[in-house]
Amino acid sequence: MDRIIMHIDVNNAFLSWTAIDLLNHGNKYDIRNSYAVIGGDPKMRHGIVLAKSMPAKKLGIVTAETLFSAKKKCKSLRVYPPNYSWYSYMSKELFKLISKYSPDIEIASIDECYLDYTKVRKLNGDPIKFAYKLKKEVKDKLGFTINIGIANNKLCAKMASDFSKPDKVHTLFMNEVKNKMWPLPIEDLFGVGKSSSKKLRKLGVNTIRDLACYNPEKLYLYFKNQSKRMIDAANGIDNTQVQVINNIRKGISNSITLSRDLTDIVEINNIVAKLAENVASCLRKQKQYTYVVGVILKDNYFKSYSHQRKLKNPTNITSEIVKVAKELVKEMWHEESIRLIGVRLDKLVKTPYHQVSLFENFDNKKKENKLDTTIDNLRKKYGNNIVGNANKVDKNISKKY
DNA sequence: TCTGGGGTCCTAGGACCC
DNA sequence: TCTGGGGTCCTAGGACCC
Repeated sequence: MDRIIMHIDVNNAFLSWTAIDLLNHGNKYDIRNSYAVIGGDPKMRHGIVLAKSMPAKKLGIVTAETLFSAKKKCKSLRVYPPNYSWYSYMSKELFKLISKYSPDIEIASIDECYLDYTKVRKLNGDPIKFAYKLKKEVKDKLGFTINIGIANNKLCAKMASDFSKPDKVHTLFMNEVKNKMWPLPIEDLFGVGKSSSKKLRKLGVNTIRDLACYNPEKLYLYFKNQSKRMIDAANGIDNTQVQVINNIRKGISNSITLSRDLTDIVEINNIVAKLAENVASCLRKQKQYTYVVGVILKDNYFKSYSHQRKLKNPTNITSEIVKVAKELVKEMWHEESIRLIGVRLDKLVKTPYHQVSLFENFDNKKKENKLDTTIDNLRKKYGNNIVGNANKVDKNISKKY
């Protein structure tokens, strides 16, 4: 029997959710109907569009463009700051509501998920009717609109939910792929980004149809092992399963674009320490340990580079992670101006498997553990900024730098 | 006042071992 | 004095997604 997969996507998620927040707080009008975007503060060098309203979209404003450029397109554009904790709350409410109908949902990001409808079809009836009902329920109960794509696999469901917006249900079953998907430009295919589409256009591949019918051996010369996946996608073929267990994180990172470039090793190290503390704390919250510590730098020419190191034994101790991160900075930084700093933990594990070393100081380790736990508890109680590290980094680094 | 932040996955090359 | 590959682990970098 054919699978029935749905992809559920919130329309202009951040903007819709901020609109609701503002209405809840007595705002007179709905910013979804005006020229509005969610964006960061350009003075802090966070000035890009994170989400836009439909009217703003009609003027050609796109996600990730600079606010500077967006304002050129619309003189009366209003910019609202993001509120991530509110977004996270709205996101959870949405997934809770959807889970009532099926436990088989895969959370793909803060504002989208896949639902495997195959097993609950008997219970919930015709998929299209169900989708309209679900869309209405979300609108009535939570106050925002969603798009739902219905198909025989995840890829086509994802493509379908993107067709026309907002507040729509679309299908893209296997027998509809040629009519509905093939005419689209190659950039619209999920998994084909800027770099691949540029290469494909050069090869004369302009539409999804062109890719679907392209000679596989020839494509292999340009895309190697990616080529099969690409041609399959263009033909609407995707056998990946809806993965319910999506809460096992493979890595944790924290990065910040500084409000001014840094050229001082002490300042750079202070930021690194703060970022490392944050990721370490997050790691402990998830009761995990890390094998790999990495540092990412971006210079003022926007060139990014990274170094990472695998540890002998996994750790969750702040001081150990900070130490490695600082060593990595030392080996990779050559006095260039730094625009962005990031710290990343990879190869996370649940158990602190330990190779016993003769030279290890267990008493010291116990002390460090206790210190971290104390700090975590203080943070839980009084908020993240209550405890500064020994380097006396400013409470809110993004405010100072 | 130009250009965010958090992820996952893949690849290529070098080291190292047999 | 000529000179193998296969396998695995590790690192750096890039592509892609929201």
